[in-house]
Parts: sequence; structure tokens; C-alpha cells
Amino acid sequence: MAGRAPLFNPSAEALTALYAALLARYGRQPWWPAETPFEVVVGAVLTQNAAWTNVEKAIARLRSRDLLSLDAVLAAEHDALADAIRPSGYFNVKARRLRSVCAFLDDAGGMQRFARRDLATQRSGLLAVHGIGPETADDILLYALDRPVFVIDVYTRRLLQRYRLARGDEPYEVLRAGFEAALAADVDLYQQFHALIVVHAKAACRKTPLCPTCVLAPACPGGR
DNA sequence: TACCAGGAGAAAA
DNA sequence: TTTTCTCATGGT
Repeated sequence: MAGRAPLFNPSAEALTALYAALLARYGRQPWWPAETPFEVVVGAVLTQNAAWTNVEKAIARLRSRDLLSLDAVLAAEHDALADAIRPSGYFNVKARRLRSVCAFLDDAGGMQRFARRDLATQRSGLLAVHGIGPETADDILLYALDRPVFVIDVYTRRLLQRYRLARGDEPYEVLRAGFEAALAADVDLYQQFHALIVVHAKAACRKTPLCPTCVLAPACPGGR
């Protein structure tokens, strides 16, 4: 019996053209918005189902309370941690998740030692942490550890759906594998591509009924 | 007032 | 195995 066709098998040309169009439209993005790799880890957890503006407030509160370090998070009381991250929502859940990932990194010898492990070990380790799903793990790998992992988020799904490159409801790993199979394992490319997808999703042009000036025209989702 | 925003895990069907 | 529910705040 023939195997089922891949759910998501984009051509390199299609993805490269999409990336080029986004880059031409929006330019290079200063992404991920964080000062340190550890801050990326914190942001990746806090941004779960939350607006980034609220995450920024939570991170600022952590910084002002000297809680923006692995040791400080592990030493903090749950209530103190939860109160600091309150603006990002789900603060009780996220406080536990933050402590879980910090405990994992601490067991691994800290961020720097963890960064030296091979990618497969890093990814499986992160995914085994309570509260760290594939998107959060890949955010950490790509933006904190500079590993070539393509991040799939809701914006990526919508974009693929609108360009009819995918249905949009494929499993996370199917979409990630599709991007990584079609594109070279280039950290900068992956970082910029994901950032541009997010920027495009938030841009006003997405919401307009027609977008003749957008470089993505005539395929711009806004024109559909 | 209602809805949405860069998820993930647990429980229920 | 798949679907639904829960967690929670702040902006529009």
C-alpha cells in the first residue's frame, strides 16, 4: 500500500519567494526582543496565549524585583513569582512553568552548559519539561540558543492557509519538518522568517480588503 | 460587554 | 484518539 502523501511538503522556491517578499516589505527584524538568552526563555513561557505588551510588563516587573535570573526564579516563593508576572495572565500556571524550566536548566548545568548539548537532546529535554510544548521549546532553541529549528505558531498556520500551502491544521511537527526540509538549516533565516511572519500578521495590511501596494500582491491574503 | 492575544496540560467524550 | 475545558490579564 502506498504511503499517504505528506500533509505539508512545500517547495524551497515557494518558501524562499515568500520569505523574500516579506523581507522586502518589512525589512530585517530585531528579534527576539530580549536582552539575554535567559530573558528569551522567560519571554517564551510568559507569551503563551498572551499579548507581548503584557509580557513586557511582566518582564519589567521581574527585572525591577531582581527576579530575572535562573537562580532568582528558583529561590523565589511561588506567590512572589506569580505576583511579578501577573500582567502576562495565567500567572499561577506560568509561575510553575517558569520554575519547571529553570529547574531543568539548572539540572543541566545552566544555560551555557545546556547550550553545548546536541540539538536532539536539547529539544527532547525541553519538551519533557512540564509546561513546555513544541512552540515554546522551539522559541527557546531558535532565539536563546541559536539552533536551526523552525518555530510554528498560529500566525504561521494562518499564513500557510491563506497562501494555500497547507490546510493549517496539520500537526506541529509536520509543519516544522516541512519548513526544515525545504529550507537550509540557517539560524538567521529561521529567526527572520518567523519574525517576519509575526510582523506581517500584525501589520495593518493584513486587514485591508485589497492591498495593491503590498509586495505580496496579488497573493497577499488581504486581497482574498 | 465581549473578544482577542505568539499555549499547554488535564479531563472528558 | 480527539475534543473540550481551564488557566487570567489588559487592550480594543
